[in-house]
This record gives sequence, C-alpha cells and structure tokens, in this order.
Amino acid sequence: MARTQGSHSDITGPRIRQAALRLFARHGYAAVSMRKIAGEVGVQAGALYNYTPDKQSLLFRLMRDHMQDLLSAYGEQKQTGDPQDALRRFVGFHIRFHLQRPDEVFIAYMELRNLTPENFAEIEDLRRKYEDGLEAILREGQRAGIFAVADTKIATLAVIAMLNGVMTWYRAGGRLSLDEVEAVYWDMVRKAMTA
Amino acid sequence: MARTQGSHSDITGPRIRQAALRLFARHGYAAVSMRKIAGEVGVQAGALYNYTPDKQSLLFRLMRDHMQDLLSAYGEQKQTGDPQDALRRFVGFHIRFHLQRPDEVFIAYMELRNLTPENFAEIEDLRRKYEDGLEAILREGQRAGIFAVADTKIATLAVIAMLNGVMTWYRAGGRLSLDEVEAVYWDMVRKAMTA
DNA sequence: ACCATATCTGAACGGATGTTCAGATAGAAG
DNA sequence: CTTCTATCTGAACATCCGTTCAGATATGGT
Repeated sequence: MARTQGSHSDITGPRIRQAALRLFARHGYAAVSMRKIAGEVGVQAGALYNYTPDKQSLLFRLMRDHMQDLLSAYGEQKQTGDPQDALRRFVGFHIRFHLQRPDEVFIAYMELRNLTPENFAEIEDLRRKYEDGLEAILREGQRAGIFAVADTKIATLAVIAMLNGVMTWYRAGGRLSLDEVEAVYWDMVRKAMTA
Repeated sequence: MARTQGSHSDITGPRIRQAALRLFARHGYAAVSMRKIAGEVGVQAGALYNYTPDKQSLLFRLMRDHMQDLLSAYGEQKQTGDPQDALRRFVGFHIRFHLQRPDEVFIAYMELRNLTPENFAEIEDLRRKYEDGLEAILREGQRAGIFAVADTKIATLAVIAMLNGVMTWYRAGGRLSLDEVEAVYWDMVRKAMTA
C-alpha cells in the first residue's frame, strides 16, 4: 500500500496539528509518541514527516502559532479609553480568549521546558510582548493616579497569574456564566489595582 | 561487583528521592529515565528498586510528602485573630513555604497528569484541604463584613493562583527582599478581598 | 489515456525504556 | 572469625522511541 484514498495535505496537515495539540495537552510532550499522534490521525508514523521536520518543531509551531494568535487578537482590541476601562477590557479579553483555547494555553504554559533554547527564547519573547501590553495599562493608570500598585511589573504578573487560575476550574455550563466569571474577576482585579 | 563500599539505605534512599525531585522538576517526569536518576546518585538503575516499587510511586511519594508537609506546616500556624490578620498570615506563609521548595511546588503542580487516577485523587484531596483553610478565612471575613467577594471559592482559587505567580519570577538576592515581596502581594490581596 | 507529483506505507535503524533477578560483595552481629 | 543480611551490579527481557527511505498508489493536469 502507499498513498491512500482521499489523502490530501490540506486535510492531513491540520488533523496532525490538532491531534498533537490534544495529546500534548492531555499527556505531555514527552509522553506522547509520534506513533500515537499518527494513530489518532489514522496514518503511519512516517507520514508525519511530510508535515514537520521533527517532533520538536511540531510542538514549537503549536506554541508559536498560539502566541501569535494571542498577540494579533489583542492587537485588534480597542486601545483607547482611560486606564480603568483598558484594564477592564484586558481582563475580559484574557479570560475569554484563553477559555476558548484550553489545550493551547495548557501547552504554551507547561511545555516550555521541552523547547530547545532557541525556541524557548522565541516563545518567551512573544509572552513578554503580551505582558507588556498589560503593564503599559498599569503604568498609565499609575501615572494618572488611578492605580496604586507597589510595582507595575509584579502587578502585571500577579494579574495574569490570577486570571490564568480561571482555566483550572471553569467549565462551560457550570455554576457561573462567562459574564459572571468576568465580573467576579474584574471586581478583584480592579480593587487590587486601585488606590 | 555487587554491594559497594559505604553503601547504606539511610544515605542512598534520600539521595534517590533528591535526585528524582531535581530531575523531575527540571525535565519532567516522562522525560527522566530511571537510569538518569540512578546515574545522578552514582548507582545502577536496578538499585533504585530497593527504594521504590516503580517509577510512578517515586513520583507519587514526592508529591504526597510535599503536600503533607504543606498541610502540617500550615496546621502549626496560629489560627486565631481576626480574618484580616489570618489572611495576612496566610499570604506570608504561602509565599515563604513555597519559595523554600521550588522543585516540590513545580512537581506537585505540573506532574498531576502523570499520576494514576488513584494517586491523582489522593493528591487532589490534600490540595483541597489546603484550599479549604484559605476559604474558611475568607468566609469568616465575609460573615464579619470585612471582606466583600462575590464568591469565596473563586476568590480562594484566585488568591492562590496569584500567589503562586511569585514562584515564576522570584529569585533570592533579586531586586526585592522576601519581606518586600510579601508586602506587595499582601497589599494586592487585601485590597482585592476587602469591601 | 497518460504522466508528473503528492501522499502514504511498511520496514528498518540504533538506541532508550521500565523492570527483574541471580549472584556478588560489604557491613553488622555474635 | 564466622554468619547473616543489606545493598548493589550487570546482564537480560520485551517493548517502545524518533527518524529515514525506497517503493507503491492516488490525485490532478494535460
């Protein structure tokens, strides 16, 4: 046997990335073999190498694409308004964007140590760019006397860490709606940052 | 060759746990082989099985011991005082305890998915017990009208998530002292929880 | 109908994996 | 000094790993 009926790179390629994403998120990069990914797609392991030069690149591209999606989606947000509004929009954006991509978020966060140093540096760079967006808001609010934090960098990391906590417990159709979750977190973030 | 000079279970046992802890934290459970752990200790892989029935148990016991240490250390804390004081003490305790054990914290958090279902349930049970300690403080403060959070369970998770963020950036000898870090986080937590 | 090319198989590669165990030596006890 | 036991080695087991590649078949264009 060789090429199979209906096989096409436009179909197999996305399916491979999708399967890798799911399996990496569930079991971790090191615990997932190329054969398991291939099995999920219904293909032999060798076929994966038409779509990725190696396993490491498969992981890296998933992470890089996710971070670039995050940055470009955040870039499309309205950037005007006073710092308080900007912070509120950031909270809403962060929660909603990340809750829509649980697997990507999990991987981008847990699999950093499985990246080569070069790949790690690139992902960290993108992450820092995103954090800088929030810190700019906090600094502007600090300057305007609206916010009162001891250290904008630490506050940035604290807010993001707090918001990321949503991912560990929120399930669609649970006790609280998305709007309610957003309101609850916004209340805590606002109070924590405000004078 | 067989038994080596100076070999003793009181020495080898702790060294194995220590090496496993360090390697699991650095590279992840799945990426660390029994041979690598043994190599770190200066012993052959087979010797590890005098100290653990298998690799899974090695991971599990590291996590369980850590969680039990956490619970027993927290249990020794002074529990009296008004909720505001109790919350301040919780923040200080959590930051200091966890910063002293970065490897254990990392593992207890990142390697949950590599536990068997039974082991996972046991660790999660211990984690919930710890969270319950914080939630009791928040509920008591809520009852007394000191705190004003929309949901004590979510607030509990939010506070812990925020505090855990310290672990990602704090390095001893850095820009801020431990006391300063504690003060900065306490300021944010207090404001976020207070009416 | 034919051809070029895109796509996949199946086998193979060297090496790593967790675990077991008989046998060997060191330390402790008498 | 002898005996018992704690401790470790070294080899072996079956299985899995990431990756490569020649060859086979399907697809799309002419």
